[in-house]
Amino acid sequence: MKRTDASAPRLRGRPRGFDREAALERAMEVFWRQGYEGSSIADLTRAMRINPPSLYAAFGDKERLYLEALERYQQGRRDHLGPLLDQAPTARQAIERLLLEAARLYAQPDAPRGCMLMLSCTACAETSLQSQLAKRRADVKKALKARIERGLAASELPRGTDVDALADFYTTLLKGMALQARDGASRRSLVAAAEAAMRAWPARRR
Amino acid sequence: MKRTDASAPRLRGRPRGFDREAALERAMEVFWRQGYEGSSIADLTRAMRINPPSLYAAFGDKERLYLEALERYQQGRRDHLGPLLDQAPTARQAIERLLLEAARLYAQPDAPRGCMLMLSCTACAETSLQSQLAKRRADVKKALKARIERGLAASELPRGTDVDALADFYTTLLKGMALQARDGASRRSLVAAAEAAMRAWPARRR
DNA sequence: CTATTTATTTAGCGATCGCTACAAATCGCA
DNA sequence: TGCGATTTGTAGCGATCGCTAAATAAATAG
Repeated sequence: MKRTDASAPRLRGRPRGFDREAALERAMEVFWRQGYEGSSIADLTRAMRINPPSLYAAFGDKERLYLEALERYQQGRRDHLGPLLDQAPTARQAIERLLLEAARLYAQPDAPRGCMLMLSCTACAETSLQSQLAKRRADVKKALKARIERGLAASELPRGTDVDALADFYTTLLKGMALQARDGASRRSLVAAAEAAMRAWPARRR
Repeated sequence: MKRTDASAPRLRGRPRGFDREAALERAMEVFWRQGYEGSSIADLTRAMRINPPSLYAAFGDKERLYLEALERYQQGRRDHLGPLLDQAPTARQAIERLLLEAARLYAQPDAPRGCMLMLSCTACAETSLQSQLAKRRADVKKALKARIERGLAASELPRGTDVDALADFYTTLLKGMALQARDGASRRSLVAAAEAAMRAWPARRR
């Protein structure tokens, strides 16, 4: 029987001398702050505290490192925001809490401002990366749309509400908030924009 | 008396062999499509149909060429959207027309999608450029805020309306629309987002 | 021990980056 | 016709880009 135990694979050669997860975390922050094209291998290896060959051995190349860093970023966001969407009692409260939490996250003092996903490669020459990112951003809308549809099914919204347009609207606002944060907007001002956006929530038929 | 006539300065040396405005227009489109860092001098000279020395003689360096191209872009937008804001009968209609026109401009078929100003350098290593762009984007908010204040002075809005927050909200939406357009959103979907945002306009006290 | 495997450091590859020296070309003016 | 002024194309500068060959170090397997 072959050893497929994951806890102690006992690799053959010299063991890796750095913490892969910690290095990925540091790479994520560089990409988040400076974008894909703005981050050089030299920037990355300095932050990750490894030499180029170690980077390439562990992560492939710059694009794959970027995608893995982005995936790590998104995973953290999904773990945090997913339950927030699901567990809110109504669709309206779900969206509202999501926007308010985004306002907090985008203006956190100890992290790059704005959203790594939303602000990545918004105008860049790497067309393949650009389309991959557009797709991932589209997934955010899908999540919002699914939650709103649940609300519609529960009769929280007027019959015939254009759920797709509503999801598009709040996704648009999220993207705008990310850019506002990058431009230096305070959490307070992001919260105000989020609250204003909630006034656009469809009124219950009475 | 020195010659300071601008109409016929009659320069001494060999005359320029290309149309400076046309070259700037082409540079603008490259920057608009690919961003600052994503556009190389080789990309630019190819599009402008000139050689590097001509570029540097006529425009200074890459950053100054970029800023001049951006200024040209913004000038066109101001000439088009400024009257639209000023001449609308109410602040509400002014903002609504602005958003709808932005939806049209951001999804034009024969131009790069989205807004050159809003999508420039959203995550880049050039910090000086980044702060200059943030400032220019802040000017958009100022224009919106000024128009809304006019509406408030004309009693179109409830007394005590937070004009700054309202201007921030619609600026945020504009930024989001630019990003949505870059990600492939149709004009129709941008219009829907704009219309949803107008539902957040403060209701007249009754 | 030796052999094998993998990671590490050093050093530098070819390509491209933004930018410019240089000489030929083309203008106004004497 | 020559002279100074300015633009042109060519050709290439030093720096940095993403990435890797080569030698050494540190682990396991026999």
